[in-house]
Amino acid sequence: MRVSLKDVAAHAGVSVKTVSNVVNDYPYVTAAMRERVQRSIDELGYRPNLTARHLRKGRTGIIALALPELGNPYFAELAAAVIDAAAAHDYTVLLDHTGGRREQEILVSQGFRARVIDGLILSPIELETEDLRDRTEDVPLVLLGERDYDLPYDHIAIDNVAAARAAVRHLIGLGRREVAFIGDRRGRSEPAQLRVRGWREELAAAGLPADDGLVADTDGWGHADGAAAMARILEAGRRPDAVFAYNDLVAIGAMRVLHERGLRVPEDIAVVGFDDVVEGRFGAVTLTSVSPDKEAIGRLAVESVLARLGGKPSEPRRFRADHRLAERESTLGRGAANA
Amino acid sequence: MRVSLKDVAAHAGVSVKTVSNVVNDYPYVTAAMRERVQRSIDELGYRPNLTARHLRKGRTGIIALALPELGNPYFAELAAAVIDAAAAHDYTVLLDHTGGRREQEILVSQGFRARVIDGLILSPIELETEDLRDRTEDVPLVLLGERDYDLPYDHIAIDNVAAARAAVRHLIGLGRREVAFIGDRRGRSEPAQLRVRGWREELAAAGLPADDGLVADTDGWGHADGAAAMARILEAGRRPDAVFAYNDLVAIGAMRVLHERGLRVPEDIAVVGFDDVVEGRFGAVTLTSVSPDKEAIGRLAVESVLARLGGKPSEPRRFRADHRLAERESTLGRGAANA
DNA sequence: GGGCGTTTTTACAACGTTATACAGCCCGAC
DNA sequence: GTCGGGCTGTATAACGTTGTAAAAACGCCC
Repeated sequence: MRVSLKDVAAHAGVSVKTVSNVVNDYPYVTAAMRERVQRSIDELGYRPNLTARHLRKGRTGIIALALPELGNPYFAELAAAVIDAAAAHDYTVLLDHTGGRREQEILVSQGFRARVIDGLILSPIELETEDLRDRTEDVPLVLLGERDYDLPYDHIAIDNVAAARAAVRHLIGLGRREVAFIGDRRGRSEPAQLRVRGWREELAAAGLPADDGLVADTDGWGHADGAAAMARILEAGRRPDAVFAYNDLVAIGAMRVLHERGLRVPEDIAVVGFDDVVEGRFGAVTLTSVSPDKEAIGRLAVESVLARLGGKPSEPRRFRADHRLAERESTLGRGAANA
Repeated sequence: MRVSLKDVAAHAGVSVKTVSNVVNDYPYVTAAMRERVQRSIDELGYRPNLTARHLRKGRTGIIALALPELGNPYFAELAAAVIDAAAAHDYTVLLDHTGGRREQEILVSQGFRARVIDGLILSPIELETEDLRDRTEDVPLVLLGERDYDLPYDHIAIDNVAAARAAVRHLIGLGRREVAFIGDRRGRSEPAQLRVRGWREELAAAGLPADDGLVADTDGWGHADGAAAMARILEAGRRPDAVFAYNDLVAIGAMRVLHERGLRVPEDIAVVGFDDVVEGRFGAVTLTSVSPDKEAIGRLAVESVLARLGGKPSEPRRFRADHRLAERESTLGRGAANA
C-alpha cells in the first residue's frame, strides 16, 4: 500500500502536521526535527498524494490543451511550446484532440472531457461564437486563434488577415496574377474565413479579380485534402500561376499533385503555405510559408490562463503574436519585385 | 462558488448520500426521489468534483503517455491512437514529452513529472535497462518499443530486427549492393541498435559486407539530422546505392540532400524509411517505409496498463504488433527481383 | 523561578466524495 | 399480530492533505 503522511508520522513519532511542514518547507521547524522526519520519509519512500493535496487546495496543477489534430505538426509544435511554458510554472498539460469537429469542441469547452483541470486552452476550428455564450463551466478558458466577435474570454492569435495579405502580396510581387486559395472549409471555419478575406482584400488592392472559382473547399486540412482540392482546380480547367494554401500540409499536398502533372514549382505555379512546419523545409521544393511565433503563442496562452485562476473576472484581452513570411524555393522569384 | 453534493442535498431536502446515489445510478432509489434530486441537480448546475471522487476511490481516471517528441508525426499519430483507446475505457490521457533524453526519461519513469496518474505508458529512447531496476513508483508502467533485457514491465513493440531485415532485403532484391544505415544514435539508443542489427544480419545473409563506414550517427531523429548525416556520407566520398534510415523524417532529410546534389531517388539511390508517416506519401518522391500498426500499439498499450491497475503482479508480457513494408516510389524497381 | 514573548509542534476541522452499516418501511407468511 | 426479509434512505467515517488555532517548549529578563 502507498505510504501516507500518517505512516511517516507514526514512524518518526511526530504529528502528521509536522511531517507536512517538513514536506512543505515550513520555516519553523528545527534542523534536528527536519532531519529526523526526512529520514523517515526516505526510509519509507513517502511521496505526497497530489489528489489529496489538490482536493485540499482547490487546484489540480493541470491545464488542458485541446487541439484539432495532433497529426498536424503545427499543433504538435504548439503543444510542445505549451507544455514547456506550463512546466515553467509547475503546471502539467493534459492534451485532448477534437478533430476540429464542432460537437467535440463544444463538449470540450463545457468540460465534459476532462474535469480535473484548473484551466483550458482551446484551439477551435468550427466552434461558433454562440456555442460559448451559454458556457456554464467555471474553469478559465483561453482561445487560440482569432475570433471575430466579442466573448468574455482571452484570445491569443496572430493577425490572420494581415498575414494572408502579406502572403498574397508576396505572390503578386512575383508577378503572379491568378492566385488560388486552397483550404476554405465550406465557410464553416472562422480562421479559414479570415485568411480568405485577406486573400480577397489583397487581390482587390492590387486590382486583381478575386474569382470564386479560385477558392477551393476542403473537408479537412491534411495533405490529402490539399491534393484533392488542387486536382479539382486543375480538372476544372483552371491554371492559376500561384496558390496560397490554408496551411503547409494542404500546400504540400497540392505541390505533390502539381509534380504529378508535370507542373513546376515555382516556375509554373508559385506556392505559399501557412504555419511554417519543419516538413516544408525538407521537400524537393522547400515551401514559402507564413511563420507564426509558436513559442510566443504557447507562452501567452499559458500565462493568460494561469492569470485567470484567481477567478478575478477582469476584461477579456486579445493577444497578438508575431508572424513573418519565411521565403523559400516555392516562391523563388524570376526578378521578384520587392514584396 | 462551485456546487457540491451538500448544496444539492440541502436544496432537495435529502441526505448527501442519497444525492450521491442518484448521481451514481444506485439501483435502490425510487423514481420519485430520483426525479426530485435530479431537479435540484439541474437547477443548481451540480457537477461532480473528480478530484474528490478520485481521492475516495483511489483512481484518477488519467494515464500518462510519455513520448520522445510530439513534433515527429509518428508519435503524434501514436498519441492519437492511445487517446482514442483510452477514451473507450473512460480514461483521459496526459501527454508528456521527454525529448528522448535519458534524464528526462528517468524522471518520468519515477513519476516526478505527473503524479496524479493511474498508469504510465513510456516510449523510451535512451533509457537504459538499469534505470528501471530501482524504480520505486507503484503506478503500473508499460514500455513502448523493444527492450533486450527482461524487466518486470509489459512491452509493446514490433519486431524491429525483423522489420529492418525486411527493409534491407527489399533493397537487396532491387539489386542494390551498398546499403547505408542512417540514424544510429552513437550506440545510445536500444531501438536504433536493433535496427542496425537487422541491417547487419540481412547484409550478412546476402553475403554483402556491413561496412561501418556506411553507418551514420545522428544526434536526434529529425529531418535536419538525416540531412546532415547524408551529407557527411557523401562528403566522405561514399556513394551507396541505397539508404535505410532509422525513420521517415531522417529519410526525408536525406532525400533532400540527395536532391540538392543532383542524385536521383530511386535511380541512383533507393531509400527506405521507418514509421510510414503521412508526410512520406506526399513528397515529390514518395517514400517506401516500414509501417507499424500504430492503432494496435496504442490499443495494446492502453489495455495492458489498465489491466495492471488492480495491482495483481502477474508475469510481464511482451506484445508484438504487426508491421508491413509499404512500397512507394523511393524504391521503385528497375526489374526488381521479388522481395 | 515566575512572567512574557517567540519559536516549535500539535489537534482538529475541513476539502467533496463514496463505502459501510444501520434504521425505517412495507409486505407477506406463519 | 409478530416476525423475517427485501427495499429505501440516512448518519458516519473514511480517503490524504493543509489551514487554523491553540498548546507546548524555549529563551530571556527581572
